[in-house]
Amino acid sequence: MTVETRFAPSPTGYLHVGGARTALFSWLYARRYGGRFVLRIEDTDHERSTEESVNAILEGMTWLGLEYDEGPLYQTRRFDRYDEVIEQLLERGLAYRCNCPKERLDALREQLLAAKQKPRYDGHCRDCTVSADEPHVIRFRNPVDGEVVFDDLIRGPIRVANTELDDLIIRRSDGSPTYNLTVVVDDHDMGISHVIRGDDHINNTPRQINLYRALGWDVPRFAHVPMILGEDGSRLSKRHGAVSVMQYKEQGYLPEALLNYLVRLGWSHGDQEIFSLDEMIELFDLEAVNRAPSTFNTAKLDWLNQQYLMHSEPARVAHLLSPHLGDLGIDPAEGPDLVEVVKAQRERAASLVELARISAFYYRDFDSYDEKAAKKAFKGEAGQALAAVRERLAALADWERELIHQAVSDTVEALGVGFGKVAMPLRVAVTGGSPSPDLDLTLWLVGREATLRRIDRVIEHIRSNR
RNA sequence: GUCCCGUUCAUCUAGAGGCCUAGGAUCCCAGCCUUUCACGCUGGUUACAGGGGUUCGACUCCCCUACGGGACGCCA
Repeated sequence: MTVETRFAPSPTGYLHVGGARTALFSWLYARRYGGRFVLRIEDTDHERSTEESVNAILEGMTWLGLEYDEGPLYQTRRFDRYDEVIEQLLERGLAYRCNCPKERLDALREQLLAAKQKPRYDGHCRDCTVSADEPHVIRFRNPVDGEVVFDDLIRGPIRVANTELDDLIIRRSDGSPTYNLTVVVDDHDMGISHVIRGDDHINNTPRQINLYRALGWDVPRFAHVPMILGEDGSRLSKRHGAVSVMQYKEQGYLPEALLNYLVRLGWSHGDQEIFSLDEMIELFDLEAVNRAPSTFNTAKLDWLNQQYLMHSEPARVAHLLSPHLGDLGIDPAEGPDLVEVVKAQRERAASLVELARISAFYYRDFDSYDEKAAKKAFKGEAGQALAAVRERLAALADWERELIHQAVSDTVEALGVGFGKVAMPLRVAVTGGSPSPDLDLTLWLVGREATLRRIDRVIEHIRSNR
């Protein structure tokens, strides 16, 4: 059986992490079984769909690297097809026109609720004759007996009695088709074999299956993935902070780190935590997807992002880091080789934004020192130590790591103090207290000119504070 | 309210009746490493929602309760 999956967002906002995970699962499943992955835009709601949202979703998919084999397909371009199907249903008596006024529907709803029942349409127009010329909607004639059973790939068997279902509207009074109809027609027409979607659709599935049956079509397999919850246990939303995929880009996460985090949210392969894209494709399966909803945890995402920062190709990290330095007003071309800086700093940051922040001192003098670090480093004989090491550094024939290291140890020896007495003030003088690697590497990257300038600044500072 | 789905450490999860005095990861804490901060390493605290069954034996199977989520729209 060929596998054909799809991701079918409605363009009413950006691509959020829940949708991204669903897309990832669908994409992985198709890739895993050598199938096809389709992107379909469900834009039948004129009121809420926007082109801006379409672009945002496309942008998110591209950034994550979830490339689709077909699409984006737009439902608004397929209205003729939906009409054709609706006509067919009408002709065969499987759908009917309904002109129940809103007031009647509202009253019915209230009445049922008061009677502690589930609000459902009562089928009032089932046997009426409503003219096509008067305002009306079209409803699907749902079976009244029996039950719908389907075997969810993630949940297992799910059964719902037809008495729980009512006659759903498949065409609005303005003539446009509704979701439950379009999704069935499209999934059928596109040959979708596996419908992978959020579990908020579980309740729609039996209705859709009834539609498939009425149309005489094969029913695809269904897999309903659980929701992602915010840190407080409620459904993930804007008030939980970043939910848009592109916000993660802005905050300095690598797409592969987000993907890795997302794939492990609800899915696992033994104890493995880190998965390359190839490994995900090779190992992913719906059977191993959890049934329970999971909570989004930024701390773990941060850890993963740092892992990717540390183990990715430094040149690639440098490339991605560059714009974040730009945000700080820094042009990485004016200063040490960014790739070298990345290699030196990357295990010290959880995101590109943080990496940029802690690496700024390589490119420009800082305005202030980290208070705690400065207090500790610039006390006692620090001024003399700095003056002594400055002299040696200034006299170096070449600005090489080994020579720099030698100059520092020579100073230590000459002064007859511990290494820290020289190294500490020197480090803080040059970095401002920012996290930094080995001292000689740090100085080498900062460069002789800036190093001496910053030492002088501290010496001056200490002198004037006397 | 009705229906559907779910419930293992704070969080993500392993676990398909004996391998479990419940394993891994993140977080947190302690120690080691160390010229800062990290990384790394070592160790530690913490969980089978509750109650009934079934079974020689239940985290695993069944039922009930509680709690959580979802659906109930001329939204998707």
